[in-house]
Amino acid sequence: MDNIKQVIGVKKQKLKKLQDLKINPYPNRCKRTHKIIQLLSKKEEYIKNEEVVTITGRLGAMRRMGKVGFGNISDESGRIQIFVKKDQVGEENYKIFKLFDLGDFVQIEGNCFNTNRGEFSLRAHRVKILSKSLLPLPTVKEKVVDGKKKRFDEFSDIELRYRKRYLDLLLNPEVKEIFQIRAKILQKIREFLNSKDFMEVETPILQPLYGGANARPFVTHHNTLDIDLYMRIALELYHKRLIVGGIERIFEIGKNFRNEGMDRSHNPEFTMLELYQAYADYNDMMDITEEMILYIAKEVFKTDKLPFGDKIISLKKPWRRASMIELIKEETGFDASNFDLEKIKSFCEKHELEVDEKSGPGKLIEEIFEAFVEDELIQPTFVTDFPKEISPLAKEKPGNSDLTERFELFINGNEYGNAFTELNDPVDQRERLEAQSKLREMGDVEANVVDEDFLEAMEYGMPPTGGLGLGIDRLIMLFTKKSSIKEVILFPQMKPEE
RNA sequence: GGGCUUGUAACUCAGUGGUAGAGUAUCUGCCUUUUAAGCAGAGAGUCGAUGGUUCGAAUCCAUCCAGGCUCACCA
Repeated sequence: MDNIKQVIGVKKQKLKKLQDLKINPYPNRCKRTHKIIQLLSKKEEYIKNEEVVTITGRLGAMRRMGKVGFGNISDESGRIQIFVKKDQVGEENYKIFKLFDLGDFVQIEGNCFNTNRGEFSLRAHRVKILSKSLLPLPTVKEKVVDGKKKRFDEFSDIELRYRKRYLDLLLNPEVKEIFQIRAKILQKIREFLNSKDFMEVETPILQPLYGGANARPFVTHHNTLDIDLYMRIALELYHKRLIVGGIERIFEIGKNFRNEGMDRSHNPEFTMLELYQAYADYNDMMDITEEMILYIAKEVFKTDKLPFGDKIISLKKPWRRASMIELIKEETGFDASNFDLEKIKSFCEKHELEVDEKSGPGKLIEEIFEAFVEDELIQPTFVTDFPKEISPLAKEKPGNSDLTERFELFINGNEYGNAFTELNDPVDQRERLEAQSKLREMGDVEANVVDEDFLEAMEYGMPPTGGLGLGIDRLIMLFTKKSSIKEVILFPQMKPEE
């Protein structure tokens, strides 16, 4: 018999022994008078008044010696040592205690005291099983060396951590902190936007047509309607319909689904914040982005600086605003402002950038930007005025038909958001979507599709509008200093195990 | 998809051609203030999978599976 089966067998035997003692290993009721943190925060008081308290939690380490035993009990709030003495709890209760395994949920009634070694502990008067575990938890031990906790046999296999996130959360306390921060940031975003009179909305995830971004969708099928539906790749087109409908400020925090590769900054489903504001433009979107991220930093982290290795990122306003063309010129000396296809191509070839014959000057300018500029943008920077060619939903820049009023936000070399003065000219919008559609026919699987229903909404009239999309997962990565998106998503997509 | 790299007990890892190892966990015994408890003993493995080379493979080779880093792709 292999090891794990043997361990499970032992645990099942113990469960049976409990049942033989007429003890329900999974009782319906339990009792808790105190969270562990309450005891820990007023140690002297609880020792002095000898109050009888009842705690519940999962059993961690066990140190048993003959007629006395120690164990650690953890609830969500903290961890405390328990001390179980045969003379104290009695024969019957001690028998139950001996049937406890690591990982079991238990209830301990007792009073607080300090052990000879000075550790604050709970002296058990009565013990009770709340839930028997049948699988052994990986064992992580820790020792305090020079005031620092040193871990042994850490549960550190990255693949296992993601596949069995519950174990990760249980065994690596810092993981929970990341998701607490995530929750807090989301809460602060909502707080901030609500204070600015933005209304939170929910729009369809299952869509008859998809749009609002360049990406391949997931396809699914509705049985009763007998039609294919797409999982949304962006929130944009439905939000604009709401702006048409007269709601002036809206936002949604929701999942997008893109059927593309996965790596440390891409998960097939990811969380986006999109917001739209009528009677506003991309300058307003820059203001609100700046203000919101600074608000998060101050509210959640009480700072306006993010240290990154030897760099310090300052979130103090104002952030730099510079056009893509300007930044390219700054980094490379190359002036692309005239959109001269031949000159741009020869620049690309000189620098060994791949040139797709189908690419226009706008697409190539973006490639030059990605190759030379992106990584240099450490301090928060709004990169503005994107080529129109690659911005089918953004409004043209007045006086320059090659450019649009669009920006992307870069911090520490990564992209965090995308925003524009939204295109609200229905004729222009139709032309641009049809141009995308042509790209599609030429084989660009990520080009937008023509959404007649959306175009019709545009034709009824949309006010001048600013729109913003922010990648929430990446924002969490920034604030928690994680380099993998899997660290900030509770259940990241994994390949199936063989 | 390319390059590099990892996969050995439930967990963390040694083991580079000659009988599968350690610590933790589990079990047995001793132990009434321990804390990575201790001491003594025991059980526990398809060495990621499949082929191949070899008298002999965890080890060498090939392919595949699942990770990680990195480059490419990708709003």
